[in-house]
Amino acid sequence: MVTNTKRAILDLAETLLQDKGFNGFSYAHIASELGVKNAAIHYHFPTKEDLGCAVVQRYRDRFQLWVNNARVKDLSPQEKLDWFFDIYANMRADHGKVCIAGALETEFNSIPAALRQQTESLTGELLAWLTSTLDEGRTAGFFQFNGQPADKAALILSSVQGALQMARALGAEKFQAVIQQNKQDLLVPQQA
Amino acid sequence: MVTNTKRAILDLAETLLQDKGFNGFSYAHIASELGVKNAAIHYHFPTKEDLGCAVVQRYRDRFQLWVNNARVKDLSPQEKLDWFFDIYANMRADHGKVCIAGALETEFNSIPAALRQQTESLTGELLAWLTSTLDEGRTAGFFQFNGQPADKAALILSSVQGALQMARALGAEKFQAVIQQNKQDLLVPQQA
DNA sequence: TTGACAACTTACTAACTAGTAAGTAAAATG
DNA sequence: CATTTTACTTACTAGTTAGTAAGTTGTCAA
Repeated sequence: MVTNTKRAILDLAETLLQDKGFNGFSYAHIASELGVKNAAIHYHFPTKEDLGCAVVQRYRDRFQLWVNNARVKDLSPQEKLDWFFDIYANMRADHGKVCIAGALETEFNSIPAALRQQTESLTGELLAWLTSTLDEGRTAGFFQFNGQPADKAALILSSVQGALQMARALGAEKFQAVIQQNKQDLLVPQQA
Repeated sequence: MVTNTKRAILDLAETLLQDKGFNGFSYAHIASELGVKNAAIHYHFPTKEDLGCAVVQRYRDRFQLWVNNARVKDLSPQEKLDWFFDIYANMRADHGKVCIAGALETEFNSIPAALRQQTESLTGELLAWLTSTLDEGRTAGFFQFNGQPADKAALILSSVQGALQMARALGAEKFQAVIQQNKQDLLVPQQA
């Protein structure tokens, strides 16, 4: 059973992580915003490492739940990709959040070991799903690209991750440009 | 005239920024590593904001110097792009550093205002050069891609930025995969 | 030789950091 | 009804943070 406070802490920590990075927020920030004392956070998450891991674990669970849900599973490859891009578009729209994976990878060498492990798992899972979606789509003739699906997936994932970051400096149009270009680069030419 | 200490501070701050992020290092880290007191750093860079700005400014100057140098200017578009990719490959090889722009964009909402401005300028300059290189290469028939050069440039830049981050979680092969895929996606087909 | 300046060190501070130990009030349990 | 457990608060600590004021030393120019 997850209490209201515990969920509120996770929600806010996730937002802060995507807004300011893992080293950019403190227990004091969370406590004052939620109107509790910082020992209350330590009660639910003894260390900041625990809190960070719980945030990423919940994010991973949410992604797997969606991916295995019929609402996504039964989509066409193009619709699946659109759904995936929309996740990132919603982050951009929500106060310019960036991808959790990208944020943690940037701070990789200054975060606790268990959180690094969570980051690896998350990134691996995102990449695996994207790889199989691209593979499926190319086999079915909806996408066209050279090389391995895993490599194309790495390009697309790293570009949307990077695009959310770039949009902070240069504006949301740059994010849209990257999405559009990714789609265009997958287009099957209408005739030779 | 730049003293040895001042340059050493800038060098180390740049390394730390690319390794741990702006919020991931302190004046004390730099001081102890260089064998000076932390007031020595404040002497050269009164605030951390000043230090961060100086690091990015020097990085920007270095990039403009190279870009306007004949050694790069006289290269073919493909060679220019290879040179650009090599900058990032060298970062990856150098203890898995990430791009300064990406690191600062991730922490964008928890860094000082002047540093945000520097980040904007840097990203804009990288993107402008890449855009004109892609434009030149397509016009000359060396590259092939759909859409605007600026959009393709945004995709490529955000992907290499993201790839350096992803490589921390999933290994250097992922970085190489993104570079290879980017090159392949620009390839002019040998025959229709 | 003197004086100014550059490049520091010594010694400090106020604010913030994650984390802890002990106490409390209310709810669940037996 | 008694007791245990949950979900906190109060009150604290040791360490770290960026930043400062005042003093020291060596170099260089007049």
